[in-house]
Amino acid sequence: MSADTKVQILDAAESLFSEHGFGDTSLRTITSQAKVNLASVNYHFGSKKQLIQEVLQRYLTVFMPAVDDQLTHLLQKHPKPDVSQVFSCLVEPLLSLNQIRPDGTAIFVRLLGRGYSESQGHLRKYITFHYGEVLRRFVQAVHLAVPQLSPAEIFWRLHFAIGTFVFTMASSKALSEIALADYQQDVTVQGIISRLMPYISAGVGAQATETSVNPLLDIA
Amino acid sequence: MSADTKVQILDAAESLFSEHGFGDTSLRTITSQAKVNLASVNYHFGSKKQLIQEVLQRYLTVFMPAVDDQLTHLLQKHPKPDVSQVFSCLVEPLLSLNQIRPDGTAIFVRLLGRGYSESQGHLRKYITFHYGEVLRRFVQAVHLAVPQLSPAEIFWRLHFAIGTFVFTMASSKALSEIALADYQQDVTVQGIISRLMPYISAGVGAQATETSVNPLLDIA
DNA sequence: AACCAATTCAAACAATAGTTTGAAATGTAT
DNA sequence: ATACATTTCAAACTATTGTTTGAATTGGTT
Repeated sequence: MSADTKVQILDAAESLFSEHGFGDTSLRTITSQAKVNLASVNYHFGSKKQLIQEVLQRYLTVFMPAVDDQLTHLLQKHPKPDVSQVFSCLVEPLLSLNQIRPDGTAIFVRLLGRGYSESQGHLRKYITFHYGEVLRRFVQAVHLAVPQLSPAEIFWRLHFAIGTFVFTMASSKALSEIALADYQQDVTVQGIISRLMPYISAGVGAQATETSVNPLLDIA
Repeated sequence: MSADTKVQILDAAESLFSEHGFGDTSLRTITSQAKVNLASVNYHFGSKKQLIQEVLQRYLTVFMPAVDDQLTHLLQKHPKPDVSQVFSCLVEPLLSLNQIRPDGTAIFVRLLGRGYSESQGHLRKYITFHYGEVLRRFVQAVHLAVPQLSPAEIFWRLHFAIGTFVFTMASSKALSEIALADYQQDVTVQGIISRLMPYISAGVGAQATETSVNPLLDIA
């Protein structure tokens, strides 16, 4: 069964990639966990690079259209949404990934984190190229929520938000362990997302200090 | 001159590490850029791991005490500071790194970003171990600024802030290029920091939604 | 059952990694 | 200037990486 081998490789790869990163996960580790032959990766995927791509693709093809739907529903209900409403368009699509694959949400967001920080812009370009329309609609929705911000400011705020999200998720395992040890908190991905939302919403919606040149003057 | 060789290695290493990450920078690349022999890294530093540590140490020994001083001055002036005042304690120490080494600020924050996302918690532990007292004072200052937040909530907010900061800086090169192309913005590290501050301050100071279990309910 | 394509497999390959070695060179103190 | 310790250097070593190869096996079709 060839499909089985492919799926087993993808399953093993996504779990290992999300935990140790792309560079630090060897094909031998993947194939031994997937219980398939080493050469089958190159046979079925061509190269490690393409394997990484397909691992991400499997999630993006589900996630991105789901976000698009959420945006459509939100905007026809609330032509003038607020920031938290716009960002909440990401929540349900994210959590729905848990139904596709066990722990799918956590795996996907960690993969995103790895992809953004390890692949030196490759993932960003890939997403921009394949899902540019969804991104534009999202940015447009944010613009509706904070019309007082300039497009440039929104650009920065959005990447701050991506950073918050992606970094938190990439280190979610370590953070969860600390939270359990220090605060007796049992943390789920869902819990982290619900804690993230107020932070991101407030951050993106914060009043801009566009004109200032010297950051020291802003604060003192 | 042995000191020269050591310094040349450190200088080349920090620049390459910050740009391509620790794993993707080989000792051969470092030594060829530093114009020294390959073996001199192991001779002077013992191993690549220790080289990475010393690269970070060179900045941390300057940065951390500077933050500590800022906190001292802030708290004796404002026993009840606000969030932006607390976070602004990081700004001057960060910018002062530019006086130690050309582009020092950018290099340091990118190294931090790499260290946090690539070293699977090693850097976090290292900083906690060697500068735990400064960290505690910072957390305490944040607590003074947002006393309504529980310690656990502050823990999460702080790591959100670290994530925002570190991720943004790690991708600052790419982001700056996009900003220049799309918005004709000439971006400096200082400029990014000044844009970050309102976002982080608002995010950390946001009203908590501690009790909720279902994140979907928070937003809808 | 025979045939052909698809897949699996063990083995080897080429490239790169960090590290070690021992001789050569340099510097320093007597 | 001699003797000693420090530093540099080219080369080799060991391990790991992604990839390729060609034979063996499997699967489906006639």
